[in-house]
Amino acid sequence: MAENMVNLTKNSIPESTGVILLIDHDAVSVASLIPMLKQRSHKDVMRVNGASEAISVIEKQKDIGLVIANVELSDSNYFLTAMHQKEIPLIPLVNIKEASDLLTKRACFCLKKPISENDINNMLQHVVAPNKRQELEKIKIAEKQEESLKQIQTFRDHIRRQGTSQSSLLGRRPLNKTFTPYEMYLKGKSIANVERCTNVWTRDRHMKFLAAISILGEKKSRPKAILEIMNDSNLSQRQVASHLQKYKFQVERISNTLTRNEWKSTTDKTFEYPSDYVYPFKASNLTKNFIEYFSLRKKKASSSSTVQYSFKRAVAERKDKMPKFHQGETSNLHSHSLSGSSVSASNLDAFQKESAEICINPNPCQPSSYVLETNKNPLDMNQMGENHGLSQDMIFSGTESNHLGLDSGETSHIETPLETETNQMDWDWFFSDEAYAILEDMTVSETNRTQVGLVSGETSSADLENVAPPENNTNEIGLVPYQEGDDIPIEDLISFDTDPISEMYLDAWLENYDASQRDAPLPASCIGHDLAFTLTDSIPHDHSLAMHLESTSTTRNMHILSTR
DNA sequence: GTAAGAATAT
DNA sequence: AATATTCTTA
Repeated sequence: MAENMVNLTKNSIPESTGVILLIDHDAVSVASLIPMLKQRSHKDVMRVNGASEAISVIEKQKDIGLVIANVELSDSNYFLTAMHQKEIPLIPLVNIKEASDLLTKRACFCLKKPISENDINNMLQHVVAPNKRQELEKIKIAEKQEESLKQIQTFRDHIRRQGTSQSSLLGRRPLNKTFTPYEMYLKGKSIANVERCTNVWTRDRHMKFLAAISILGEKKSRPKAILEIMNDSNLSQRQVASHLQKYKFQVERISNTLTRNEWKSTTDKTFEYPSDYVYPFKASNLTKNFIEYFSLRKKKASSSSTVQYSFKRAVAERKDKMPKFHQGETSNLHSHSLSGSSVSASNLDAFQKESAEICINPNPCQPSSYVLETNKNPLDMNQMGENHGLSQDMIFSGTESNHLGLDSGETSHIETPLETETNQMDWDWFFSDEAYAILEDMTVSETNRTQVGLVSGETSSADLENVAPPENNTNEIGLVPYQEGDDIPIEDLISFDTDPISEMYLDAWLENYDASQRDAPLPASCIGHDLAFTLTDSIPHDHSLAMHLESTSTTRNMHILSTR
């Protein structure tokens, strides 16, 4: 008998669960089984030919942890009796046709020939880690669903990932859940603590970082220059470099997401961009940075007078590096009313061409100056009914004066020259408390559903709704609240910042799809394409999100780009 | 020698 | 995952 006992594993890890005893007279199946067992279980494997040998081995060897038995039918009764007193897991190894053998009744798991590696895995998980059984079942189910479920899962994961990464990239806090006031309190407390103690890149630091990048542009955004603008003595150049490295990775990831179908990479690393596609990164990035910065500044100023922001001066000293603000002739936002119509371009072709130009470099590192610099085409609001996504852009329109200023009144004004030379701009004023007060006021009124637009004319923001465009040349800074169903900047869509409900409903929708249409795979046309989800109604009261393939110029309510 | 970027370590 | 450190390169 000893000669039949084969210890096949030399480097196996001995465990308290003991060795595996394999009873099988079929040399062929043994040859394939033993290596699999050895590899997967990391246990010694003994092999005997028949039931009688096995029993004597079991009597002598104490540490048998598992018996895999292929015994003759005539022996099975005898063998079972002998095994009866032992508490050793028994796996019958049977041919498919004789699967109803007695042995199988005692067994918790049954191996059927021919045996695959998967069978071994499953068996080991059942026997060695039976608590993982449920998980295993799930996996098996998922495997059967193949592409459709995988697709959904990847997609869902992707959305989840983006929920944080996107918003943090843009310096926002993701609002994907609602919290009770107490939870909010705890959250705020912990965040505050974290930021004070451990976190180097606090929110306001990151905002300054983003602002610096907005100012410098992608190419000039080097750690040293960024730090100079940030003027933060608590930061080292290395730290900025590290953060920049991370930021660039994030940007690249987003870029890859957007690239998939509609962006064509060319050799010179520029991108062609379909003219009817809405450029996702708007000048509002810059605007947002400013506003964020301003509100932070306000908070700091009110809470502790010791913290001084030197950003203002640093920027002022770098007037020449500020982005150039070009402007359209008669652009205004008056017909971009609050009742849903969007800004249109009278010269559609020109605008579309420009859109393509704008999008040459789809990089959030440098959205602002591109948009602003190319935003010089004559626009008017005569054409209604067509969305061009322009509403999210910062629009500067013409005036005779050569300085940037705000009038504090019922509404605010910014007067800009037709071609703003940065060195002529009154940046000091722009960063003054007065300007801040105005901006801050605006942000308070509409929180995160607003964009800042600069409109020409002297209308008040209330007038934006219905008043005819004025004839004079002064410019006005006004708020353009998001309208339900309006085009929304891509960054908002991805992080669902603007509408926390959307994510919930999307999730519910996906769950629903998962459960009820498990057998219905995604349309083949969807797989491998970007998916666009459009709310059937402006507000998803039910779970009926319609799914559209590909983002088109007509479906722009909600673009959710999936990776795969 | 400095600065930046990539890669790696914590 | 975020940040720091080390290694390379210019």
